[in-house]
Amino acid sequence: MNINKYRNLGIKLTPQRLAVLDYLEGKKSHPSAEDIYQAVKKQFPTISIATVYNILETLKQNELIQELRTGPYKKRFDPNTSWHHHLLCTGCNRVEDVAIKKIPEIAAGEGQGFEISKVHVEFYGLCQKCRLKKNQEVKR
Amino acid sequence: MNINKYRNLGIKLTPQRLAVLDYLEGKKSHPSAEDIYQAVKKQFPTISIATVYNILETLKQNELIQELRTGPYKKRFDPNTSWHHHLLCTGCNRVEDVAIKKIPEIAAGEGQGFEISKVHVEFYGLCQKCRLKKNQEVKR
DNA sequence: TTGGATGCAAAAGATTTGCACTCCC
DNA sequence: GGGAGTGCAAATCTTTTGCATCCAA
Repeated sequence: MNINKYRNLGIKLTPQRLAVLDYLEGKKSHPSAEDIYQAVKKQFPTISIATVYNILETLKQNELIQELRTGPYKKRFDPNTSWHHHLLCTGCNRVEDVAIKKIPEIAAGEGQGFEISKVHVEFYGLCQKCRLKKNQEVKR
Repeated sequence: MNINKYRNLGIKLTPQRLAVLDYLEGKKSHPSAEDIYQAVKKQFPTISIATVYNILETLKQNELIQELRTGPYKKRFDPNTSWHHHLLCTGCNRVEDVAIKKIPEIAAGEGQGFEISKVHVEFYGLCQKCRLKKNQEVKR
């Protein structure tokens, strides 16, 4: 972990925040608040889940992470704030990053006065693992 | 309401189910379970929210409605089960249907073994109403 | 008649809130 | 030193579950 890297983010640096930032750094697994809480608790046994939510909210406000509202029933957080999209497995709820060929556009006359700031594409399907599992069930 | 229309849906028809179907018929507002509950309660004061959830789950299983997991914190239901996408207002959480120019595709070599069954595009932005409101706040 | 549907209440899960205490800038 | 951040507990909100009763087919 490198504190200096986080110096100029515009947020007050606390040990808890550093721990969350450090945990998320480069993570590709789109962890939930609970996942993050469990991980950070190893370093800070007294940290509370409310603090984790506070921190995640702050990081989101400062565009250091993205919040995904996809998949079943909880928020998930993504340290990759660059423009990207997701593959969602309907079998195991895995979320994977994915690149697309071309940014989708709204059809002519359909914008309804919206000022679009972000486009997010979700591909729903079955991951390889779940597909194999399903095939085995069918054969059985 | 036309009971006959619903005759061959493959589900047992109860008055509560008919009321929910009837309420959703043609709705473009993507109501939540609570919205539906409040509306149907006018006709069936004794209906319970659990029953509403049961019914919505059944309708979803039978592909009579779609469930959206988008926007802030609750499920929303859409009687339009055809292929479409959404505009999401980050100001007021309004959800509007929208058509797109071209179905997005995954970039070469990015599929990761997923078998894609559905693509959903979310356009985040501010609706006209919220944009005006924001402008007024800035000027003030 | 009978299995699935309903209604109620309680439980569960995720997130938020209020508030006193702490500590980073 | 002061204001923002933290920890704790309780509250809230949405959804699910268990179970006795009911009713559509």
